[in-house]
Amino acid sequence: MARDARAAYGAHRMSPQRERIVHAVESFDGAFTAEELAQTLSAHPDTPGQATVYRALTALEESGFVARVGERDGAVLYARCDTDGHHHHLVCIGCGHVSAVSCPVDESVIRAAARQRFVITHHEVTLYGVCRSCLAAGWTHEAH
Amino acid sequence: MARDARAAYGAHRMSPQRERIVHAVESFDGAFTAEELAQTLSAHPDTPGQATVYRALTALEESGFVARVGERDGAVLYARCDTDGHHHHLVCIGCGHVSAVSCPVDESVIRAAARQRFVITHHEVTLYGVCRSCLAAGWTHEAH
DNA sequence: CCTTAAGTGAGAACGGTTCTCACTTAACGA
DNA sequence: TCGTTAAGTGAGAACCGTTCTCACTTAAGG
Ligand SMILES: [Mn+2]
Ligand SMILES: [Mn+2]
Ligand SMILES: [Zn+2]
Ligand SMILES: [Zn+2]
Repeated sequence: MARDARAAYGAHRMSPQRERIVHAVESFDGAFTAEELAQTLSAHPDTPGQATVYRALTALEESGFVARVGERDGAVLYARCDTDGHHHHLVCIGCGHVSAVSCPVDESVIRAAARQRFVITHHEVTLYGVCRSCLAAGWTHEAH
Repeated sequence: MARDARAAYGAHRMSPQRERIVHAVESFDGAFTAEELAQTLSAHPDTPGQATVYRALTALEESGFVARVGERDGAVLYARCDTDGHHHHLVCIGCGHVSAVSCPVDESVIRAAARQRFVITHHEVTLYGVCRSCLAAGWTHEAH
């Protein structure tokens, strides 16, 4: 029961299942769905149940250990988030590789909103593109 | 069969159902779900079927007549989009009122991505806040 | 008109996610 | 080291927004 996995769940309890889930999350290079995470976990005995995987993802998102970075085929895409401070994500539409980017929502945007009598509470920003290795592999937008 | 509704569907055919759907969309001040749209339509006889409403929304989104502006209770939130050119949306979390905002993703963000060997293809930006009338009505984030 | 590809809709199916509930257990204090 | 208890687990069912099926209707171009 590694102590480092403990922190990933914030105030939540630790369990052997959650320990394995954290490690499985760390085994991904980039974005993954709940189903893919469960699939990875099923390679070992004592596979955590489906409900446990979903509950763990919710807890991991609350603590900031993972973040939602889009969706694929109707399923939420998650990714490990190890960058501190407010930022957003750049997701490769070829392989799912995720990179952190600084927030583009600056004072001028806030002021533009204020001009429309809005007080901004939060925002969502996600950038999509093609990473270096996918470009090198000849990835094309048309071939999905 | 108004000619103006025709354009909202791009290359798609017009039908009495789609005509009514366009008008129902225009009756909303801000964001709405497919269900709410269908609910509005059901006030009159010859209510378009559920499948027709979903298909119309897909067509209206393709043509740019509406845009997705978030989700509520697992359902996609749409809003009329009458602004030309590339822009994003500012949604009131109190009443759903939607306002257009200019895109904050500028050259510096593109360059930051390029520094990480990424070529950006597209992006999603949505701002959330509280509009003037909701502020005046004492809307608080805590009370949802 | 004629032809035909597109649209319609009642109902079934789909599928990601959440819920139920009996059972187990991590965490904490005595 | 225990006892207590709120939290976690998981098989299976339920949920529910959305999509599909398929027989029928119709908009639109020639
Ligand atoms: Mn991150
Ligand atoms: Mn718009
Ligand atoms: Zn890639
Ligand atoms: Zn408002």
